[in-house]
Amino acid sequence: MRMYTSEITPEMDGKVVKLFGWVHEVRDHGGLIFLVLRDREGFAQITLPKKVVSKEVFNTARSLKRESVVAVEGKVKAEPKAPNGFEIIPDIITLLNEAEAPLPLEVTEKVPAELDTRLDYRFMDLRRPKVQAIFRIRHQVMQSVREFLSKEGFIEVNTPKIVSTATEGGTELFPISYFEKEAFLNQSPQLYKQVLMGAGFEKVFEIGPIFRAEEHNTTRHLNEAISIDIEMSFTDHEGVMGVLERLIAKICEDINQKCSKYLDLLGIKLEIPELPLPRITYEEALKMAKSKGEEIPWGEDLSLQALKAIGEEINGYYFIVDWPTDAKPFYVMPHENRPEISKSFDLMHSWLELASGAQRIHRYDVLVNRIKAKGLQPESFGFYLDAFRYGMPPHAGWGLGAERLLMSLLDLKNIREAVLFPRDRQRLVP
RNA sequence: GCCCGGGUGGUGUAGUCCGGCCCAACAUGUGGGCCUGUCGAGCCCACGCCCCGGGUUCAAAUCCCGGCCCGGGCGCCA
Repeated sequence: MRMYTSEITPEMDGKVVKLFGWVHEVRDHGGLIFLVLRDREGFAQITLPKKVVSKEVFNTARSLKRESVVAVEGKVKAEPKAPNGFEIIPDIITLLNEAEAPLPLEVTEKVPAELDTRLDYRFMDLRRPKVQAIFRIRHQVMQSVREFLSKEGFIEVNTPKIVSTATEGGTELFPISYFEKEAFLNQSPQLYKQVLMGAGFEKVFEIGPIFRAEEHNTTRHLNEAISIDIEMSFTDHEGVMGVLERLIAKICEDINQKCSKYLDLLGIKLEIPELPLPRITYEEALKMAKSKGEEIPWGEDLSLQALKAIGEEINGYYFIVDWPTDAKPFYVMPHENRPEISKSFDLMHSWLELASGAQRIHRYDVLVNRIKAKGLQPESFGFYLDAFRYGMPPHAGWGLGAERLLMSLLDLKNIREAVLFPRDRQRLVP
């Protein structure tokens, strides 16, 4: 029966096991060969003393090329000199598929490769345990999101990614052809999740792709990203901020608990944030930035420099709340006593924006006026606006960028590292 | 889109400032050889590279122009 390398222990001395995997390295000492087999769980040393193993097996091992796929059947031997305290003395080595040489990059990490080269040969790059660790953790993040939100009473939904109009203006969309009509790839599930509040679901979440046709060229933007979105009825911005901060804490706990092996591999120490997370207002943020020499006029978005200045002051996760109404999309709810600021928030990690959300306007006439005030056409929001005419509850929600969350958790320098096959301004393949 | 810095064996770098000592160096790799305890194995031999297109010059990896691509920063954006 097949076993993973991680399942073998020195106590299994004498037991016959079968391993499948890749030839990570072959160290040929003449009369003794060490073959390092790698599978998705780790490594195992296959040891071939010339006088012990068959001539055939010995010669096979000697001729193996790195990264070839093999099956190894042999006896476990407890051996203090071997990594992890055991080695396998093989009876059979089957070459399942030979790899070509030379390799497009080093899986062994002896020689570094640039991110661009790594992405060109991503399948090979992903074989590196450290790279795989990122995606094991990403998997756990998604698991935790689903588990946590489900427990909180949210149901998972899927909304269309091919849409007829822009969601909220602002960003550029990718046009596509939809039979005889023009259509776009959706930039956000915003309008649909709000409509689902009108449908009476009360609590929904979606994990899905969003597409932005912005020609940005940075280490923190993608043209295709995964957004974790929630929308919740009969609550306000404070209510959904609570959900968000509890989710972040839960993710950190789960990762610490279930992915310690991968965190160690990446050299990451994850601190579980204390709740509630700090909240600063937009106006306080302006002051903090100004005290560090970054002056931003009221009403404008915070520049990266300003955010970096603030990030130096506040460690870890925090909220910036009460953004100028005009700096946010048309659907955000203004404060009753000060309509120039809104019931909106961004979740930050140091200088990086991870999520943004708000209480939404739920009154039809107010919403139509806001759309007009933003210079948009109410007619192009027909299906959306209809939902507000026949009993739309008060509601709030947020969208959280999955890749940015990964960046903040794992201290990744480039957002592309958090995606298997990233899409950016230049990259459409692989 | 803008500004800066880059593009040299499969991979990662040195060399470019100040053209010739560069038929290009180092590491890793690949092929072969030696070697029974490696774990970045070691030692010996060999193989393999100047992004594309123009220009200047007796002479270009090196200088100039254009293009494409990459990195960092900015902008846009989340």
